[in-house]
Amino acid sequence: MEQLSRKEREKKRKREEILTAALSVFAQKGYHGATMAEISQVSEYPLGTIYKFFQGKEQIYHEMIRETGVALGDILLNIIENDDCSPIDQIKKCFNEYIQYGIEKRDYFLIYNSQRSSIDAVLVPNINKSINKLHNKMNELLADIFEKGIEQGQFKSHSTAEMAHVFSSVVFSTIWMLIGEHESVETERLDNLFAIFMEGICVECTTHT
Amino acid sequence: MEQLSRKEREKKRKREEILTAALSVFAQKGYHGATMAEISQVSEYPLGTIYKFFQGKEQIYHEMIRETGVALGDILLNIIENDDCSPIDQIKKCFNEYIQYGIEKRDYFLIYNSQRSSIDAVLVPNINKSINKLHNKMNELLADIFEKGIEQGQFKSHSTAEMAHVFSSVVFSTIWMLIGEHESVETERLDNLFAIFMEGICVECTTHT
Amino acid sequence: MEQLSRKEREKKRKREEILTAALSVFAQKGYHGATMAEISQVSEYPLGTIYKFFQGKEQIYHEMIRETGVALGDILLNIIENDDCSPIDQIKKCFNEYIQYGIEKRDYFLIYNSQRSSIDAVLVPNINKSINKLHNKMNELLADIFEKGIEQGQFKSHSTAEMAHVFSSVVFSTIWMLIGEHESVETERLDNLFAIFMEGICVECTTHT
Amino acid sequence: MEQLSRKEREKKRKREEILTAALSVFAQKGYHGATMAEISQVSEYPLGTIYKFFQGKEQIYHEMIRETGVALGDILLNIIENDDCSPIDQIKKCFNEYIQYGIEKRDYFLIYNSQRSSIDAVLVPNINKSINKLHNKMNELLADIFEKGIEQGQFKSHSTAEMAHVFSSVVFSTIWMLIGEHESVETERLDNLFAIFMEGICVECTTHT
DNA sequence: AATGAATGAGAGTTCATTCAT
DNA sequence: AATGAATGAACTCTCATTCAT
Repeated sequence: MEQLSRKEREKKRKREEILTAALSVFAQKGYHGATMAEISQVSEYPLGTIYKFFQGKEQIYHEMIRETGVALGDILLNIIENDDCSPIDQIKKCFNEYIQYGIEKRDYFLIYNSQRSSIDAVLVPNINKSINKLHNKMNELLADIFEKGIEQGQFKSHSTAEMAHVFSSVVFSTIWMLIGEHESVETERLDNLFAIFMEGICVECTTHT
Repeated sequence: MEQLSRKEREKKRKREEILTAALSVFAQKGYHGATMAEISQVSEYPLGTIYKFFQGKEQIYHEMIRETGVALGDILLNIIENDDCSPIDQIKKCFNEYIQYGIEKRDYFLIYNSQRSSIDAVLVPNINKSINKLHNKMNELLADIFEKGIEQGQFKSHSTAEMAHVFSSVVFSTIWMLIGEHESVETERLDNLFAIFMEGICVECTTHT
Repeated sequence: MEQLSRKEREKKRKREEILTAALSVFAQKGYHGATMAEISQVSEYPLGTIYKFFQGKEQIYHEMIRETGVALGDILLNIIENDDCSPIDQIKKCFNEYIQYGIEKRDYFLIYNSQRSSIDAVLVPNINKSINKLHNKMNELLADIFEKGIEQGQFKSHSTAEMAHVFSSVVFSTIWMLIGEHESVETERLDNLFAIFMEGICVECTTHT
Repeated sequence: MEQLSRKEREKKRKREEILTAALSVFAQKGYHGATMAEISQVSEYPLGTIYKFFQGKEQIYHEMIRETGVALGDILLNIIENDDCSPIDQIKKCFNEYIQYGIEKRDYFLIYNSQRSSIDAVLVPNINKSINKLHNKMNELLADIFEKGIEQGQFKSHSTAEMAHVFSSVVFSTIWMLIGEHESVETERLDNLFAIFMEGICVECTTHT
């Protein structure tokens, strides 16, 4: 088990404070619009100190994306690992907790979304891929749940990959809407959206074979 | 009927060529990352010439967003106005054509998406609103189709606003995926996604009253 | 006697109109602040046409200074050549007419003054000298009048060069004041200034030998 | 008494060095003709450093005018405040010291003169007024001396405002001449000019009542 | 021959990064 | 070791001049 000295723990804490400040600034201004001076100001660490922790602006951006990506991945994994309930309940739980997390980590989702697109991709090419990798992994885990649900006869036997795609479409889009409108989450509305996802909109449910 | 002189047509064409180049550059680099020099290079118009058509970088960005926004709105309107078919067919048509258009206008969707978020919003605040206004209008028109479908007994009586939300979530997310993966559209996959949206994923379809 | 053809007269007239417009623009904005576009607009001659008459901005500036300098010189010469009156009257006449002319040719004096200094001198080095040459010539002609006045016992026997210097100091400074304050000339005030120049301010007039 | 820290003194010194360099460049090239690059080169401070002290070119110009204007005002005030001598001696002293100062502060007088005119006035409108305000204040202070001199029977009872005008005309014009001709001051010549101002040029001194 | 749209060199300014303190 | 003043490359934009029409 790794045991960090007080000094090392202190160092790690500072590093994370800087990254949190950076996240906030990048989310508001974008990569090029953000300035090192503003990151210094928001983080309350002097400019010179920031350069002790990171090589430069680009590296801060990379690390910031990566670390929050890892955090996001962990959340999802934890939600899914709690498999002591049925696939339907698991999906319902994912839906709610994911949206909850999305609102809490507003800034990260702003970044996440801008990075899924090609914007700034020339400057930070690998980030694009790593975001997509996370997204794909997330969808694979979700697909596993759907797989299990189909096996248990709870879900229709659609392609699991596409079920995951529709699910995350609705989840992310809802997070996006909530972020953009600066609204708080309304339970009823979320229930409706989830119901539409689960039941579909068509009266005549075609049976799958 | 307005008849533009050759000179005026020429001028309009140049303007549009510059905007197209700008769209491409902004989509790849974002507002701050894009440089006037690159827009000049891509458009193959010298810097000075660009400044004959536009006041500056910011105006180019505004106009570019606005013009493509108008074009996008027009497409949607045309699709919906072809109401010589049932709501289901109309929605199916919207789904396909929208995705088709999304792939064609790849660059615009990159911009559109980045603008729906708050990134760069401080610098171009009204754009944010105008994008959302378009998005809302689009959803309202879709909601009308769902409304009609419910009246005709083709759709379950969910909240129409949220049906529109789920629909556009799936559509945009799919466009997004196709853009990101640089894939060409696979008809079968799209059909699956549309089926999931229409039928839902749950085996037991609860009846709505 | 030179006889210009209609075409040549036309050409000369256009040239002078451009120079007049240039004078006005340079006087308001300075050499660097003035733009060719503005000279084109004020003169109501197209940009391309101006370049048929002059090699460029700098040449326009040179010619403008030179031509108005010649005109100024001619005025002074004419005033002095009317030597059918006493030196005192001649000086009085010079004083009044010079100030009159200064107000009429406001723009020229703005240029004249800025050129006597070293401002823009690096860019148009010879102009500086030519302005001073005119100024010196003017003072020499004035000195001749003072010389005559001394011989006729009307003026005290000061150094004539310095009498001319004091005279033109007061004249130019007054023109300057009138230009700056946008005031119209008040006869009484000018009389006072002239009286001070003629009589001095000291009660005990020391006799010169 | 305010005691500046070493750092603050250093900062002030740098600021003044930049302003001195700017004064020199503006005096030679005018506002528009001067470039930030040249100010950087002359001051031997890099461009970026200059922008730490000033917001931009225009502010440098303003501050430069203002600061030297204050300095000029102070000199004049000090000269006049030494009122332990007769008005005649005071005026004589003003005359000499003013000219002395004018030669020392050559660059400032070039600026001062160009600013009294309308050249560049559109761009820096308030400067024009502030220069004139200083000029007016200067003349008022001089007028006070003349007032006292008239009361003491040393000066003729001309209008004091116009006595001040003639005085400063001769002083400034002389400074101007010395600056333009790059000559050093010749005491005899200055004495002559002062004598002409004091005694007038006319043989018959009309008595004032 | 007359024009004014097109051009690109050069201006002012910002900001990521360094390094003397 | 910690800092933030100093730096200069790179940006946006202007305008004297040209040349196709």
